Amino acid sequence: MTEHSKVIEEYLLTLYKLNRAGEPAKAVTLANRLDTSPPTVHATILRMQRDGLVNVTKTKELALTKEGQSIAEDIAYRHNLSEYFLCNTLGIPWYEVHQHAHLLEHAMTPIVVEKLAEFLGKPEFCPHGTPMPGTELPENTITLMEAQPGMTVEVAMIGEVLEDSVDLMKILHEHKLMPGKQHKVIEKTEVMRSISLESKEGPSSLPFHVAEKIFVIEIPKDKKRSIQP
Amino acid sequence: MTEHSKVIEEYLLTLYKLNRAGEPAKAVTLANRLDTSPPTVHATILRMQRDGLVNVTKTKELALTKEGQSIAEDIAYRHNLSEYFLCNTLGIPWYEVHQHAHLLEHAMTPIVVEKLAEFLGKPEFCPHGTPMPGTELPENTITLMEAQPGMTVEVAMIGEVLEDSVDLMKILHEHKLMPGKQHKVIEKTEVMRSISLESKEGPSSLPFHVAEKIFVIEIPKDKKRSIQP
DNA sequence: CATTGCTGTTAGTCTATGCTAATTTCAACC
DNA sequence: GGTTGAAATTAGCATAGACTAACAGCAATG
Repeated sequence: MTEHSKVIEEYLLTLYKLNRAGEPAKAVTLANRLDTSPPTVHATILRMQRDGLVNVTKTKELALTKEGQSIAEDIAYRHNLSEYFLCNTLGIPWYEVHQHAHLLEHAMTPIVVEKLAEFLGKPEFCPHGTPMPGTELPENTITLMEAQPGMTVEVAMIGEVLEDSVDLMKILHEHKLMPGKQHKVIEKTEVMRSISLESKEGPSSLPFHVAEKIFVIEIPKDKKRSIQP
Repeated sequence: MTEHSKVIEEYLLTLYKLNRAGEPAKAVTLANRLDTSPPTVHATILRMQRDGLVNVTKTKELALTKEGQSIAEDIAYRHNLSEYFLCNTLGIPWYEVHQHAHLLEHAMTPIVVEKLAEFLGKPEFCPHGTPMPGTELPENTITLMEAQPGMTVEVAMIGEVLEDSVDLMKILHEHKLMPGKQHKVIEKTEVMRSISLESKEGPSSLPFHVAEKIFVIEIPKDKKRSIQP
């Protein structure tokens, strides 16, 4: 498992996240996510193939090799661990940690990772609720899009795609749309293509495309804490 | 103050350290310290000149510009802060932290630096005793080479050049040649080109070229703690 | 003064990353 | 079946970093 450049690590991590989100991993997608031109992505993928990190299927899907997968998991772990540290130890707001972790994740030696994990008490989720590689969300997790009006749900995870926009994250923060908080689904209006919610903090509404990326768990009526997590 | 590559940051930091150590900053020195070929160093220095980071004097000395200096200090601070964190928070041995900090120093955003410094209580020295930029060693600091037989001294700082060799650092550690520890100078033998010391931990001897890089403070007889820091 | 030897420079290459413009592929749609 | 449009590729270039080989500059030394 040789060391790879920051760029390669980014590609690996992005492929890993696409996989986990169940999205098809194509070159275009990488180009969009990484804000890079298609030719550059193409050339980089060739190098990654050469180095045994990915395979390209007949349908042009990108699949991580065993080694690519294992490196990607390592990076994801370093990323999540960094976020946890920045948030819980240094007190940087949870909606801002992503960008800082983005740099740190490529600069941690195995020893630092190990010691930091011990120091933090081996956390299993990052501040956005993303499980560390090896850990899973509860079985009954659904997206906010799938939640029905009337349900009370608890936020489990803010999809990683959303983390890229600090502005959006800040709004989620203001509406207390963060892991652990409970919200009641009021209604889903097709016309507005948005969902309205209500929590202790007041009402909020979310466009469908955002609701799709927020993962929640239904809270049975009797366990509900009168809307105040 | 634009962002610069890891490579440029390394060059800046090395120049800064040479300055502080009072050593002439020439291209060859950089080539040795950075383990890079002279032509590469040459080309890189041209880019740094172009970008207003260094000036080259008629005698081929490299001088940091205002901006270069300020960036270098910033990197040095991040480096020392990282070392302090790795050592005091994560418990990584002081003689090993340098290499890990070497990566982290290039991956910290200003906010992370600020929050980390607060968390650590704004330390003024790294685990090797190197003062943060802006802080100085006590006036009466001398090198171990300058210490006379009979003197009892307290280690103040292990010169940064020595940090590069983990093996050497480990030996210093075994002999308790670390900041805060007291040692008595027994003798300096020209023939062996080494200094013999004695501490609570027992006797040790150091070659001149190492002793030159260890900074100490003389402890007046009456303040001596019967050799046991 | 001429030679030795270190330092600095040039020349010539290479890889990793990037980009734009242009072209090819291919599946989906008319 | 042919057209269209997105996705992939190719061509052509640029910059940062890095290397080896070769050469130039200059000071110290014999």
